[in-house]
Amino acid sequence: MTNTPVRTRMAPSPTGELHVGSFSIILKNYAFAKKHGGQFVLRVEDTDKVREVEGAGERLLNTIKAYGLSWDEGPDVGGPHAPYTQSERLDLYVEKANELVESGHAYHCFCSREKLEAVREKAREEKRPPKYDRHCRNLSKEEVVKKLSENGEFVIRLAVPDNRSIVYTDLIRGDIEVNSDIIDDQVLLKSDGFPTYHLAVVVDDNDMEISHIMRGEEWLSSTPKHILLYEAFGWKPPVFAHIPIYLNPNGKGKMSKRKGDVSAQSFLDKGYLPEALLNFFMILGWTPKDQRDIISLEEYVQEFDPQDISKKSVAFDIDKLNWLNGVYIRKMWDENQVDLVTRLEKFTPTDFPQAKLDQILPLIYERLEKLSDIEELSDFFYRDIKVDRSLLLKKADKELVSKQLDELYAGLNEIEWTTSEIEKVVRSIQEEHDYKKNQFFMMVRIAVTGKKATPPLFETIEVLGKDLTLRRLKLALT
RNA sequence: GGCCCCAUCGUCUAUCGGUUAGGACAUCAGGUUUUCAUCCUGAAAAGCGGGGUUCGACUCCCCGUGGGGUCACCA
Repeated sequence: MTNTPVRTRMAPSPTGELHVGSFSIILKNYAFAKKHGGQFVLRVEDTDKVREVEGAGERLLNTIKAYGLSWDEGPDVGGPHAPYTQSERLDLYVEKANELVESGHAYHCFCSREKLEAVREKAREEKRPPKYDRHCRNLSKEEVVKKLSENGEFVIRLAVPDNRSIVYTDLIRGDIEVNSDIIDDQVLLKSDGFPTYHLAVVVDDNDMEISHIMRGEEWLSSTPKHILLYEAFGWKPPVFAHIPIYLNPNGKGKMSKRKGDVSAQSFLDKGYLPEALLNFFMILGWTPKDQRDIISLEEYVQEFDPQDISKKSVAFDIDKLNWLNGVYIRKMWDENQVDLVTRLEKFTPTDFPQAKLDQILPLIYERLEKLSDIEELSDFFYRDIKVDRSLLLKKADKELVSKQLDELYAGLNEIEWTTSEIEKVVRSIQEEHDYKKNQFFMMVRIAVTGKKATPPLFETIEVLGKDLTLRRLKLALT
């Protein structure tokens, strides 16, 4: 426990959809800040003009909000360290880069991209690590001034010290040590005047007084560069925690687009509840002390500790997500049906008979795994069905089925349309002729719904209505 | 390939030197049920390999193996 206020941040870049892995990290940063009464900052890292996607920044923010998370400081809400969009902070980075040049921790580099590529290529051929050859590192002050005055393109690079041990502590992994010789003289300021990620994060995290950096494991190996930068500036580095990445559901390889949708928004669009998704992200790679699977955001904020995050990359277990979502849907049915109905709206087909929703929903809610399942589970109530003849005649010949259908028609035609009356009639027909239960009831089910799996038969028939039921009985074999 | 990280049931995990290695999802079987689902009960299922350290290792150390990450004027 420290006395410095806890401030965390997430800094997505607007180059596409927000990845579920990134979202999961947002959740952790959010929870940790809340747990310690600190602030969670959202910063947009739009320093790559080439890859930037129009509108992605706004969509990013909307997705996070759709999950029910919020930030204390950010591009839209402002804050004491505004602006929170890096492209609006360019002057700061240039100033800091120049500071580093002044102090000898960085230098101007005039090498062309072609030359750099050639150097890398050569290194690869010779099976050496592809590093910049430091051609410009020893340029004299005069040479630099001269080249700058010639208006040539340049970048500013970090002057990485030779053979130095860089040690830092990761909250999840403990002490990590690397030798500076493997670190490239990283570009800090690009020739277009924009900073690279490495310069920008360090400058901004320091400026915004970020106390804990929780980010994806893919940043683990560039952390030494950041440590070097903190040292060069004379700043105290924050606490680092590198969070394992998500693997594909089969446990092989980083979760990627090629294996299906990986954007945080897409799961919402598919009919997963934000609460269930949040819960899933919580327990993937972390378990509360009592090992329970169902945990609310409030509880998570209380109980989460980044030190307890699993060290290993974890498979994105869709089966578990599906189960969790079902649990949440059933829970919502028990606790707040109005809310369930509201959430379902987006996924309800336009031809769904709203007037019958109160009758249909009780029959299908516990079968919903995703909200979007509503269509498939209810369509026979309001759309024409197609009866598979071979299924209908699977356990009885045509004569028998035809007879059964006639008997049902006659019986049902007579009665008052209630579940109990329907049940009485259908059962008595079955008993009277001693029809095989599984044949008879399955035949009826298929005849009136076209499906092998449906909610309980008598309730279903009641909701279907007399007209539709009788018509389907009549048409079943045609 | 270099460097870094990691390693308990199929999956996510508990254990933190002494346990019949526990739980959840998935799977299978049984019960409830006319189907499916829900619900209940039960079963099968794990310490990557080899060396140490120790009276005793899943647990600590080393090597191997396997997996992952990273090596850009991308983040």
